[in-house]
Amino acid sequence: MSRRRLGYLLKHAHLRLTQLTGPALEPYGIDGRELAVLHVLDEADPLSQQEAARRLRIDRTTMVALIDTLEGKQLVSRRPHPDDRRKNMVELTTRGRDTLRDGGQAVEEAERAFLAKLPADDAALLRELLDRLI
Amino acid sequence: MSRRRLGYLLKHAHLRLTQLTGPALEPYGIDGRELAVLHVLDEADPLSQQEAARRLRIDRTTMVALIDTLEGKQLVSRRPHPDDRRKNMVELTTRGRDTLRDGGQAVEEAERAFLAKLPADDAALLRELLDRLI
DNA sequence: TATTGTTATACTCTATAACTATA
DNA sequence: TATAGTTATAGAGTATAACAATA
Repeated sequence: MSRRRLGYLLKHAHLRLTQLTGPALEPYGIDGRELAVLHVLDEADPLSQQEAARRLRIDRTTMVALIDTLEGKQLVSRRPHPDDRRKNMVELTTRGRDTLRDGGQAVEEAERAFLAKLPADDAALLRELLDRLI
Repeated sequence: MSRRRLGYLLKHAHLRLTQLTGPALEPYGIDGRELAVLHVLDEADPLSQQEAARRLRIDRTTMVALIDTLEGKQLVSRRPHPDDRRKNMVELTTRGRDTLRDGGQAVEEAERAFLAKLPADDAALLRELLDRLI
């Protein structure tokens, strides 16, 4: 048998994809993790930092630095929650929305290039299968 | 559309699998990366450190520490290449072969648990598709 | 008492640069 | 000059612990 481990396949597939998406995002001044944050905020805006962190399954302390960076780039803004002043509500700026749209297109293109080795059906199926595993 | 990014899916699928394989390997005193090294050595033993590194697509400096660890656990042994004394030939010890066999079974079981959400056909297909992408 | 954001800190994984010994 | 292994080091990315403000 001697086939490659599933862990190896997942790790290196991710690695190869990142080698495409990283450069693709460079013109927009963000990386994949930052785009993911913009994405969850676009789905449900505004979110508290902790809610955003939970949706991406990252630690809230990691989210602090991520939001710091995005705020520094003026892609998101923080404001205190009106009813619970422990919380920061984070929302996309206009510029953040534009960056999400353009960066998102760039990533989709990179994904298409990455998946070009597969027939379109299989590419869709791969995404579907991974989605069911998470 | 708003589906999750392929990068996110790959990253978190790997993360979840690691949460199963890590504990599964603990009784054998190794982690997934170390098992992967044992695996390439089993396929083509002996290999120079650099050849082993190339097969796993990791840096030769990373391989040094990895082999150090495995040698410390007496799972592999180094000896100088007879014709080129710059090279270290690395080979499995008997104990290394045993650990590979038992650890490999533990990982396969963890993979099966991870893939249990999918029909068997789809699980095999997922592996096949990932393999074609790398 | 518990929660949110924050900071300081440490750990893992990885790669780059420079060294050595060989070729 | 080039290559294999090694070491020192630095950069991501991540998490844990402790703190302040607020609930």
